[in-house]
Amino acid sequence: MMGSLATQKGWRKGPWTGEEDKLLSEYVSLHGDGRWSSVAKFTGLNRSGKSCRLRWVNYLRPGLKKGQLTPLEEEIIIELHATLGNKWSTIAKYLSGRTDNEIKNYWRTHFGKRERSKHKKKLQRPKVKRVLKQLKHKQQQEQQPQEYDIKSIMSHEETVNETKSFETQNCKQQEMGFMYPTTEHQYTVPNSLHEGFSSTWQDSTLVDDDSWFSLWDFDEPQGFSDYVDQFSKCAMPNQATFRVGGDYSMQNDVKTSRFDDAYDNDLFYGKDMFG
DNA sequence: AAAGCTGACAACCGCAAGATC
DNA sequence: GGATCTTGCGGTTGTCAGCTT
Repeated sequence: MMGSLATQKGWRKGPWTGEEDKLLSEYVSLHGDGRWSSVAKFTGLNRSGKSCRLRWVNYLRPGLKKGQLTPLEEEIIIELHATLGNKWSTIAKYLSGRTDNEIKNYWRTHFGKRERSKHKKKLQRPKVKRVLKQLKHKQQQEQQPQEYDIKSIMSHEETVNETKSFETQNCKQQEMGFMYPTTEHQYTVPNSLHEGFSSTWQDSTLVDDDSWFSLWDFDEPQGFSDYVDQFSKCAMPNQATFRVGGDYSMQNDVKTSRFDDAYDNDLFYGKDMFG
């Protein structure tokens, strides 16, 4: 409908100029976003409302992150895509400052190809072992008490193909605290997590980003949402000690709703992301 | 150096759903 | 209640820069 209308009216197409961006930004600052069909009338822009909205949402809107997606954002996208499919706008809501278009494009050029190649699992598992070894080594060096049973975790990684018992046995028995190693080696989620999801995580990562993500068991389809579930249960506004584990089988029953609860309560993604 | 390839990104299109008349 | 308009979403295409051959 809009397309045919645009054609009839002879809307300008193609890349936006700086002047057009300025006009659109001025319009939004005066009238707010929305009413896109009125932009042409008020600004003289020869662009369809649809084009204006797209330009604003994907390029001009304040708070947008520029530049490459971080490895963490990449893993989040993989995980969410496994759960949600091609719900790009939904996925984008979980990544502050990223647009659905950006994620969609990134998926097509990166993850889609990777998924098709089916190399993902083979690539990740060795990294998990490597990172766990790093953590273990650091602990030994600093002679800190063990806060988690690394042997059982590694054992899990080695046998995950054969059994799913880790989640229901080891995790249930241990309250593993290693999932979020900060620079102090305390396994907590920093309070600043509330300020933004991806940037905070990057800042607090102990090991190199690329390796750290492998600590997540992304081979488990519910892995990420389980994290959210645990976080929503344990994290308090000013005390965000985070434990991982629990009864995964129970979580399976209501995985999606719990995930949404965490989202709705702003426990996980920052308070002003959806304002 | 030039042609071809690939990745990254911006933008367009068709469609569907909700809002408004 | 139906027609029309508006908005948003997902798929797709076009363009350009950097890399490879």
